[in-house]
Amino acid sequence: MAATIYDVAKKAGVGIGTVSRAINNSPQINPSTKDRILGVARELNYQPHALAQSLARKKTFTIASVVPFFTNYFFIELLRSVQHALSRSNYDLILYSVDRMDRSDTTLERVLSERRSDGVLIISIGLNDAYAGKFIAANIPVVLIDHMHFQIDSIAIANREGAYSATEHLIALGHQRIGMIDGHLSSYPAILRLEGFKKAMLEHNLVFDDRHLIICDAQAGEHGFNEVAGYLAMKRLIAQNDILPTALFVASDVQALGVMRAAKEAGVRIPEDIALVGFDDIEFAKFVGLTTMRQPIAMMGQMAVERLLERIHGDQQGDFHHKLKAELIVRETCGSRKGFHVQAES
Amino acid sequence: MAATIYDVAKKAGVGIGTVSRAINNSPQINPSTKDRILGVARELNYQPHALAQSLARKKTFTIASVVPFFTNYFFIELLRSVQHALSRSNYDLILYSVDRMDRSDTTLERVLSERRSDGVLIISIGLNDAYAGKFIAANIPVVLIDHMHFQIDSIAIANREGAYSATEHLIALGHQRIGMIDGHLSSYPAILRLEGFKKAMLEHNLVFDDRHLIICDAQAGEHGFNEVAGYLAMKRLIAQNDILPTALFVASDVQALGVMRAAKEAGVRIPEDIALVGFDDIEFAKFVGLTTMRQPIAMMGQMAVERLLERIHGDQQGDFHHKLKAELIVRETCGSRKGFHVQAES
DNA sequence: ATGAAAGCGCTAACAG
DNA sequence: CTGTTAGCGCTTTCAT
Repeated sequence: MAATIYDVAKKAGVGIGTVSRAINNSPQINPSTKDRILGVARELNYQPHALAQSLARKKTFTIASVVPFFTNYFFIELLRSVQHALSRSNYDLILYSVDRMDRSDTTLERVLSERRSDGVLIISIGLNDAYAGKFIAANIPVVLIDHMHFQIDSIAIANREGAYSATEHLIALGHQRIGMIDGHLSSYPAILRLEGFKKAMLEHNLVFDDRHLIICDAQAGEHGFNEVAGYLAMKRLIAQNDILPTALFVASDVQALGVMRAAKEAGVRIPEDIALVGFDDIEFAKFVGLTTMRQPIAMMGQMAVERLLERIHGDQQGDFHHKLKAELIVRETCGSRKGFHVQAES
Repeated sequence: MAATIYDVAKKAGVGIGTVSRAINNSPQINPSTKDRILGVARELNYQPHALAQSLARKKTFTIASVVPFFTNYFFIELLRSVQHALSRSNYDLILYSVDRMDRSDTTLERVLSERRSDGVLIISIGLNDAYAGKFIAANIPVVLIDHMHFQIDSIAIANREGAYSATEHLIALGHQRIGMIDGHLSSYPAILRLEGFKKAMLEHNLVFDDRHLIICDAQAGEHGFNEVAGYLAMKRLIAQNDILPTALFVASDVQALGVMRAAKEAGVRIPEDIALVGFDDIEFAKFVGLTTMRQPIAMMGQMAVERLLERIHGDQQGDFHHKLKAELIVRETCGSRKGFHVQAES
């Protein structure tokens, strides 16, 4: 068995309280006895038992993350940044996965009841009022990433505005017949991105053909934010239209990857036949030259962690709903449509 | 505050021991009092405190995973399958990240000392004898994924054989001037894949130009298994050779993605000018039509979890070093080189 | 079958 | 400054 605090105390000839003070460097201890105790502790290779500490302190030094595992690379990059931000603290990260979007309740219930964590990060998952209330009642800090709830801290992207910018970019390039491929509308970002798209079209006096808007199916508890859904959507778009849009706003990069694959198969050239702008700027977007709206993913993860830790330490009060702006990253999938541009302005 | 076992006991008019028996459905309890207690527990919304249970039982019901966060999508897909396999048990997953391959020790030390977990999964990270010994001494089950140690259970891919098959595929297609792009040789799989490549070349009486073998640099604690490293390697290959190989075995898919990008920039066509076979079969390989060696990643994660749980439950004894075979997945990056094939056989 | 009591390993309040 | 003691919330003998 590993050494306990009693072993150290006995061998150092002191009480366990003093050992506790020594290892937690309390000020109320004689430096010399502290040194001696620390020496003995090292000899015995003593390591405090994290769980026992947690129980006594009523503080676990772990934070829980609830993630939809793993339908979209967006989550992963977020998780990476969370882990990175956390690595500078001494908090551990425990992962609660939800396998189906429509069954996040059981996972949240588990997080709540196990009480293994001092705070929780909920990624891309909606929180209903009931659960928001439970977390508040249990007095456990939560920050939502990529989602919102009026009573809970959150950090998200300005989806509507981002979609607006993406669409506007296409319009500025001279496109008039613009379509969109979106995730399922059970997804909060999907709704907002559609709104932004419509708003941009409207404000520029452009109408769009309903058949040029494809909403991916939600299945198996997902929201259609994956490559295959994008692929299927593009095939549908091509099949059901004799006249295709000249440009497409795709609600996520992974979907855009699928769109590109379907386009290639169908002999539809990008950007010559159809210009494409995605959303997210996942790592692979760069590799395929996808023009997209960049979410500052690393920043989101970091800010979320910082805010959560502040909350845990009781430093912050008041609601915090941070909205980060997406940034247009121009690469190759829109080509350069100067001709169209001029034409549009004439 | 949440209800404790004392609250339930008092309200039900029994001792805490009896409550404990009720919720842990011990056989030594009168069914009717059990029902009554369970009723009260529900009323009070009582949930046992996981940490207190852990401390008393000397069992945490969590497993630790040590992952190199996150230089390669391979890890992520592995983690996903681990999480999936675990979701059917009642174990939680805690994530210990190692940010630099060369500093995994501090992370392992932490895993060891915190004693938060009943078992640990170490992914793509080498374990030296000292740490292997520590885990054994601490009597905590470990399974290594994508690595080996003679004293520790492991599950890995047959890297040498996989590389051999990949190379052989190229040879069968008629290629003779074959190069390789590998990760840094501080990586265990990188070494084995190189061996497999050389073996295949040797056995088919093919010599390869040293300048056609590019070893990616290891930097920032990585092993060069990333897109940028592949990109750089390909640029180097092109720059330092007036006569390029006609085929390339790339040690990982992410690197192959970089290779493809560099090739495109340089006007080198794939597969026309250079055929490509990768390794891993990450999700994106399919999307870009990359011919590659498929690692049964999901299977590896699942088997690792199963084995670890068995170990934890004390069911299994004896060493377990499982090697899974990689499978050739033919897609488009090798074209079809019938002409070459015939020529080679003539 | 059930209650009482002794831990699990540690922290923190309380005396000195 | 330091030792003692009472928890933290639960499991598990040990009696009864």
